[in-house]
Amino acid sequence: MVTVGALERLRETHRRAITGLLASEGPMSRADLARGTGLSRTTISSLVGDLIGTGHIVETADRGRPHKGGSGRPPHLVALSTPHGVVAGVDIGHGHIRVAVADRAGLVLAEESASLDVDTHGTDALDRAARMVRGGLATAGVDRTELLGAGMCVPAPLDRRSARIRTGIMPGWRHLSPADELRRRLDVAVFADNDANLGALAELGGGAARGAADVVYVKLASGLGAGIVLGGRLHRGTSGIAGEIGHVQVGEDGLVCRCGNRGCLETVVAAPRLLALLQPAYDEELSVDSVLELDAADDAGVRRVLDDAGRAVGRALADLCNGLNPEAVVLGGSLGRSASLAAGVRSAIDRYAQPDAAGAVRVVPGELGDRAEVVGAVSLAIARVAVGQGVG
Amino acid sequence: MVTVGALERLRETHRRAITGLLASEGPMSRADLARGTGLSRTTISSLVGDLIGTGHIVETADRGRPHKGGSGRPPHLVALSTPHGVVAGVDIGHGHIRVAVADRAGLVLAEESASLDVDTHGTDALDRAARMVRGGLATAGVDRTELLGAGMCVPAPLDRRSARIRTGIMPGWRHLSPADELRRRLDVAVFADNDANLGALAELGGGAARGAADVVYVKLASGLGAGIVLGGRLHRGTSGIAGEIGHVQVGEDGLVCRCGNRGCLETVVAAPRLLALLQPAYDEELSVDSVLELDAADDAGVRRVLDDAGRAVGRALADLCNGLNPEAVVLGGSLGRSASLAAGVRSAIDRYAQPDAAGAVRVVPGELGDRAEVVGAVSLAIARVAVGQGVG
DNA sequence: CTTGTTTGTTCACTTCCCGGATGAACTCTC
DNA sequence: GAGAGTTCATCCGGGAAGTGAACAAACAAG
Repeated sequence: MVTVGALERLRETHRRAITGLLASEGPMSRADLARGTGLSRTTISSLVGDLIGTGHIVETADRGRPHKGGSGRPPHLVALSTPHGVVAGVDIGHGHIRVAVADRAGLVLAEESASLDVDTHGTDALDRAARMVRGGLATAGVDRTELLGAGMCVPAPLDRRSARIRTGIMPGWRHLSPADELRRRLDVAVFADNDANLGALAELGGGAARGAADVVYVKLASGLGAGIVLGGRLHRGTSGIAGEIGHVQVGEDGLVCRCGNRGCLETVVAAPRLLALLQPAYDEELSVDSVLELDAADDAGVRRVLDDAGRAVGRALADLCNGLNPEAVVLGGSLGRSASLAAGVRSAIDRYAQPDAAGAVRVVPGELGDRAEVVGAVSLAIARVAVGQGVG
Repeated sequence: MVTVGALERLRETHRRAITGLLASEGPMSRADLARGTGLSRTTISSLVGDLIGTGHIVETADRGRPHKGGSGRPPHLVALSTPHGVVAGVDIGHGHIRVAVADRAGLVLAEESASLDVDTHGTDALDRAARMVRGGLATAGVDRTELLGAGMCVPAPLDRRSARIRTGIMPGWRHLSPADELRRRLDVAVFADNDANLGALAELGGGAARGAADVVYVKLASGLGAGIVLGGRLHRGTSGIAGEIGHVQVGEDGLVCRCGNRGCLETVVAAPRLLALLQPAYDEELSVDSVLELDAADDAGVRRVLDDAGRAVGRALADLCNGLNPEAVVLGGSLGRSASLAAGVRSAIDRYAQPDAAGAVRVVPGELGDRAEVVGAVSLAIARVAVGQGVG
């Protein structure tokens, strides 16, 4: 028996090149594949034949136009088989649980959210999340066995090695390994990361930072964190806590922070703090939403407070821009869509970063809003599950 | 004519696997190569035959022991041909030129330095640098045709696209493309980067940060800059100016800086500033060296000033540590070897970074001292020249 | 001296890829 | 509507690469 390992590997690489090209560029003809891969049309035909035989790709029903728009025999287009299996994204925040079920191309098939009491114990919240995932599967009309994996968002930094929560924002979460817990409940692989990292992943894949290489995604809501993308990849740091810009010092005599330090930026600009600052001047009870409405309605006090908060964040971002020279800062989280806040960030970066770095960076609001984390969780699940997974 | 592109590439990858294995593991037998690469002995024999034919590898005179220590026919060992060709590293600083000639393994064969008048025009300095390279080649006993390329250090940020100097520190350098100029004089490929990036490369390769993944190298001398290594690779940023931590704002009403802003960290801690600060209290004329001597001799005033400078730098690094969570901060540049300064940096990081990030980071002095830039320039040249270069 | 082991090469064979020829399918022009 | 032109996909012959089996070479051990 003659086994030709290297040649088989070669053919496998070529098959991957084809599926990769189809994944990134969409359906195309064999001739296009030949041009795209540099292989000959003959070889492509043979490889495509294999891939059709194994069910990895299919010939589409409709035929395309010839290559250069002109005349010629219309090609038979081939496309990736719609991959079976779905993934789930779970976003657990301070006051909500949001769950999405998506196919392996990232198309969301079902999504639902529910509010969550802050004091809910971690295991209870995870029970609920698991129920919601099962509900989402039912809504999407997908059998539970089709679930390939899940990504999950936790609103706290995770220890890189143990995957446990370090400093819990919520009481019943400390030293819990949320990924392990959810894995046990859903019986599939679960990958967890924090909200800022997942938001960055989401805006990078299909949001405001599509295709950028160096991006700082800032999540400003109950807390403040950043997801830092460098060279197109998430930077997590030595112990997995990169991006914690909420704990940049802005005042030595400031409030004591949950991180153990005092005067952290987060103690100045987090949503609860801003609400507390504004409340005395207003009769009705303020919420983040109502504050954003007042901001849109040009309420002077709200604008001032949000602009100041933006400047404080921008001050910290300016230092980061000096160091990292990113091409975009994306403002996410509930407060990220405030124009006043964005203006404050912009002006502080212009003021405090060196001119070349400030000039190179765009400051844009996130496009995904509340859904950023859950979309990022889906992206994470797809990225991890896709590796080495067949069509099934 | 039948050209088999893919198969040729396959064979090329296999040849690379062999040379790579020989480079990392040293001389070995064909059978060992077969085990190491997973290819068959037959194929290895054929590939090795090719490589011997092209002169890339040679059969060593001495024969090795059979594989498992036991009996059997002794193998013929093959090894990489000692690579011909050398590279040059050129470090042009504010007051000096330093040049090294090294073989392709990074072993320095000749090194010399000379002082340079700050006002020297760029083209004159480059003339001198080129002469020194030729002198180094002579010292090393290497013919000029053996020079494969050069790396060079310029003490200013470079524009990523045009490779020109943006804000020249020195008068006669503005809008010059130093790499092009030196290429013209030496008639080989020249690659330029700034001092901090090259220092980082040097300490990463064979210095204090050997093998680390996420490192911030700080160069503190006439100016202040950082080379940021993330995931083992230099991070240059969107427009190539990442690492400019000297332009972090530390005082709104501070001195005006060459970057166009005011109150930059660099205006507070750069060596000339520290000397000016100390001079009034001392009779003799101070220099960086004499200040470092006084520091080592526990002079209270000097210690205080250097500690304060370290704290200022550490304050900025603390923010960077919060954002990037690096495993090491390496202090380079002429002031980098001051213990007082290092102590100031350490205490500021502990004070201002969040505890987890501060705990994860080592603060260490650079091991290469003045030679960091030129060693980094050599590394850069080797990295760029090695790609696709034969044996010659 | 025989046996056993490891090495490196030769040989027959399979797999893979390529260029050119061929047929197919469609558009454009006359 | 027929023919020319163009592009697509497949078939075919041939070259190139890799593999296992077999074999000679070189040495150690019994």
